Amino acid sequence: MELSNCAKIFKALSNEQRLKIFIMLYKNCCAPEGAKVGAEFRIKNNSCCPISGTLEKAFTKICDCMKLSRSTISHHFKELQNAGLITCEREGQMYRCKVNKEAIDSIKNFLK
Amino acid sequence: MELSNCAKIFKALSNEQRLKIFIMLYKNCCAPEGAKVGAEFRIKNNSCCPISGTLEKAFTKICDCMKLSRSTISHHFKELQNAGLITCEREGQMYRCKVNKEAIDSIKNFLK
DNA sequence: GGTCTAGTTCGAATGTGTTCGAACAATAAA
DNA sequence: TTTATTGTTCGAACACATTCGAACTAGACC
Repeated sequence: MELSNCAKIFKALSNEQRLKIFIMLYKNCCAPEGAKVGAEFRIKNNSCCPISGTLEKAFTKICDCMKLSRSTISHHFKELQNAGLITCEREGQMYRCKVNKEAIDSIKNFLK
Repeated sequence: MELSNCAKIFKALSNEQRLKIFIMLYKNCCAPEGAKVGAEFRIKNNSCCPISGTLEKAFTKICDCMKLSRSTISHHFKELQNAGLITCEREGQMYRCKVNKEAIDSIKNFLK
């Protein structure tokens, strides 16, 4: 993996609020079965992953547990997408969000 | 590991120049035997690790292969230290530098 | 059609990072 | 003791990030 790509991923995770968002997506979408999730990351209703590895209504859920304006959260989602860490798609009012495990793996492998 | 500590480490690695510096220290100090090092990271003279895991004259060597002023490089070293990624000590004119493997491991474990 | 909900885009304010050169301190070398 | 080397600290310039509210778009619902 390119050095610049790696720096891009690290930059996306360098902001605490954005890292929190990412962890929430990660823990709710892609964490292995039984992985513990800290209370502060617990999403209201705890409804998770009707489609395997994909979080439905991700944006709304994240908004529910962050004290940031929706425009700011939208911005952070864009940054995470931009770094290739997540993929989002809208279908009507449905906002689906998926964590790219390959991106995580490439960070891990980077400093092998 | 605390979320804020993690963000701190990611922030330290989010700048491409600083990441380059870190990789150079890492590859020359702590990379397992036989690990390949890209040509762009090769330090002049290639003299490495007289003391196991510690790079002597780290600052000078990094300066040799970066197109940045010394004050800027000094700043980047400080940031890496601040994030707990490296430890540096001076003894006379000798600048010794060591990569903290635990910091690396904690990143890897963070997204387990 | 009107209205609500969900998310985006824009502009602005404020904060943080990156980089440099100059001046400095401490050690080594002459 | 002067001079060179090594790295730090300071101030300034500039770039980039974070955050917000307001205005907007698109679909859902009445």
